[in-house]
Amino acid sequence: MLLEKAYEPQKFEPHWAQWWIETGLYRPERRPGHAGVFSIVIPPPNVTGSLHIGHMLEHTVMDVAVRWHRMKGETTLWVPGNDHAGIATQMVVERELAAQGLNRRQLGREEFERRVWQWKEEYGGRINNQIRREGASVDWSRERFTMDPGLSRAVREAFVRLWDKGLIYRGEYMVNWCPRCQTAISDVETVHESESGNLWHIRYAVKDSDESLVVATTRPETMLGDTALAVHPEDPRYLHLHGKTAILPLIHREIRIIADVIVDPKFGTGVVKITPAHDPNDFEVGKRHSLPSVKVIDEDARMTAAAGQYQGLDRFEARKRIVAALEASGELVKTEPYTVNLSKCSRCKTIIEPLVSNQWFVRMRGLADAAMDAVRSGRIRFVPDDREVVFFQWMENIRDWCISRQLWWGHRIPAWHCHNCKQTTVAREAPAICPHCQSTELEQDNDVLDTWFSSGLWPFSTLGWPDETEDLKKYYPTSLLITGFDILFFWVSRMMMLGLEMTGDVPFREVHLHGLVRDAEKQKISKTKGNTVDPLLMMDKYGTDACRIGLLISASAGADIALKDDRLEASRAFANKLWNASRLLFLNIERSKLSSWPSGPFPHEHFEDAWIHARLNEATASVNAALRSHRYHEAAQTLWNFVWHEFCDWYLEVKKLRFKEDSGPDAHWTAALTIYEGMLRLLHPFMPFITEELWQRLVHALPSLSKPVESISLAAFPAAIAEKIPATEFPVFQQAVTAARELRADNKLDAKAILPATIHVHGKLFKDEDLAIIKSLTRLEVRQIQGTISERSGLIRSTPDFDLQIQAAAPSTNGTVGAESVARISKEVAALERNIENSKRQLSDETFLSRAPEKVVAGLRTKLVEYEAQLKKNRDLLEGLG
RNA sequence: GGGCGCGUAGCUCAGUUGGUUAGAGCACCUCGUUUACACCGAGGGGGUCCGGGGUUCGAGUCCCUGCGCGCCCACCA
Repeated sequence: MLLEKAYEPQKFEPHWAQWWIETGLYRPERRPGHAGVFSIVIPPPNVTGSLHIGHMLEHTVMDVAVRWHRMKGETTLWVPGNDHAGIATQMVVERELAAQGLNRRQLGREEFERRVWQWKEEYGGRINNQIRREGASVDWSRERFTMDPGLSRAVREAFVRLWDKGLIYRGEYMVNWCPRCQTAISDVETVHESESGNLWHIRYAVKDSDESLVVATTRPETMLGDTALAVHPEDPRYLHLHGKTAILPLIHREIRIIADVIVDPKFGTGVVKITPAHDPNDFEVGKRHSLPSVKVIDEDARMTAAAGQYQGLDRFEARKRIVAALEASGELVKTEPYTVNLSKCSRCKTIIEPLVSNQWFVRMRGLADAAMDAVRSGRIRFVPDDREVVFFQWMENIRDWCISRQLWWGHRIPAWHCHNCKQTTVAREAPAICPHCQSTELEQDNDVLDTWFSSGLWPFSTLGWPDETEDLKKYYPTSLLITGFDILFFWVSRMMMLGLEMTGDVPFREVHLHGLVRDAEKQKISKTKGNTVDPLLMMDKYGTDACRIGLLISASAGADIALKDDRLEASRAFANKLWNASRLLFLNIERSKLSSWPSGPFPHEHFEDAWIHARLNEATASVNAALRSHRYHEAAQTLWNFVWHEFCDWYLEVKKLRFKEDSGPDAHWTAALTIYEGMLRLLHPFMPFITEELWQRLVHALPSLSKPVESISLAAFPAAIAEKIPATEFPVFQQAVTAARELRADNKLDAKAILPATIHVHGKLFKDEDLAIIKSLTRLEVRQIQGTISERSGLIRSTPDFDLQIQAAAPSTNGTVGAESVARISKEVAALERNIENSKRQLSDETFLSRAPEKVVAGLRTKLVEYEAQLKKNRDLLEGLG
């Protein structure tokens, strides 16, 4: 029954984590409430991954939301699961193969896929165990994986529907090619980085003329693929050259000189080399002018046969040699330093090679418009809403989405090419014969889909779509999405577009975007920097509950958080504080031989009871309001303050003394336990483990707790009550106690000596029993006198409600106010004078009186009266003391 | 080149629609082991809310501007 002296989370957390799962507590069926439905899907972590600190923040915020809704009686579902993470996973397994001296081509596609699945089975569960430790109240019976049969069917269904509507097309276009990943990637999978490079100026001779044109380029190696030079149509310098022919240096190929508006006459020489095979702009220009395309760089970023003597060289080696050759031939006019903007693969940072290839694309314009409309009309709300600007900006400029990947791990594109008639058939299931020519010579497309295609279906594919399942009907659209801002374009917007297109409804009603967790120096956390924080070690060290509240309290809406150890240490102390407060209560339950839950209405006889009741009620209102508006840090802050500084520091301190003084301590239990139990429930979403442990102990100690439920997580979340709680003099009492402590500290009085004191009360009275408590808390033998202070001896502190006078026993200080007190009073006088002056000025200002709300004016008048009374008292004091 | 955000105590940050003496945690100083807790308690010091201008009766909060940071987007070779 008695609690251990220190809280050791390791003793309890694994137990409850397991119990919650074993009892299936978080299946929504367990709580078929009638207070509505709350559903949310986890942003599926990569199977290859392990939990990092960002996940922990994300899951904690989600869990707070989920537990709150569940306790409010809503039918609550949190769907867990993982993403197959195409490129990432394939790379991990390939690395492993490489260590064994193997590569995927040696194994063949089928065997390779088998190996990845094997790997997934082996390591994929790791992250789930980590999520369990976080206390995330997900429904494990509904766990999904993006490559599950059901979800794969959803992928094919979505693909076919988009194809049938003409929203998917296939063709030869320029894409971002990563030579290292050996696949095309989408625009959002590239990052732009500036690097210092050069702008090489190269001279191209004009055929049958003495003239030549100088062209500036950052990529001289591509000149071998040049098929034209371009100038602006109206550039007067080059009007006479339109339609003429230029000679490509080094290899002396003849190329056209064309006019196109893409050229900026003001940049460089106003002449641009056109390489349709290796530059997105040039590709467009090439199409407009029907230019030939010469591919000089291949998929491995090496020069092709078309590059002649440079064949086989890496693109950067070729660059060096070509520059050298141009220099030697005198065709290099100059080299000027230049900051180049490079497109890199976001995954491996390899410089992208723009290449033309046959890929599958999704037409985005219409889908994006629908998604924007959903936000504009308020059907989807962003929290914080300033992120909407970025969302709109991106959606307005969206380009078609390249969804094919030249990988083996992923959803294979449901398209079959006929060797006989060369037609392509898109279908949900593999056709036996070609519907065009009845040939059986069919082969499925080799490419797989971008991972984000399947995760874009996640909110409904996990619920059984395309079937009209009960889950889909009940839980879709989901209520809320909580995720990082960094995947707004990758994931959030795709879910919105695909969700609207596939289901006709939004995938979620609200999107809460949290910030990044950074290290103590505000650095981004990354493996390469070596500043990663392992949440498992963190949970071992501080306890999961402490980590949760520590993260939450530092995480304000959308802002990044700097994770510092001292915050976690303080959080651990907070858990320990709660534990010890409980220890005190349990100790006294035992002492008073209480064996059942106290009954009867909440007793307000003692001023601390009415006070704490009102404070808890305010905290309850504030926490509920904060959670409603996704201000999780505010809710956590409110609770922290209530539990530690109100419940522990004031309420329990007073109650301890009551227990001691009173002959029948039972009288106090109804109040203390009622508040405590409510506080545990209020705290539960934030610190589920310790509150479950304490609540279970409480329920077992006092079994008749009304309507028993098996877990605090299924108990009702407190709601603020509307009825008036009697006002009390407790705040005045607090002031009296504080004033006494200040006087003692200021004047360096003997901390232990009990000193005589007088409280001159202005109209408000403390009961004798309250005076006894003041005595215990301040070591003052307090006498209470109605009226104002008459003789000035002793140490005095004044408030609007009372004057406190201490007759110091020590000869050195007897009868005088110490220097510290004089300083303090002088400071107060100055502040009061300032306030009074300001208040008076405002109150005599006609405009203020006529324009400020009455509440503000009245408030200021009251304040002024108080200031003046206090100022007078303080002045009298100072005067009297010389 | 566009866009977004930030600058508040020594450090990390709160501060809902403008409302009168700007808060927290940590750190710091002083005191205190009264049987829940030293992972504790009490008290204290510390801020021209980045600079400048404006709107307003009133600005940390709204507008403009300067400075300093951070991030995102972008096909000027």
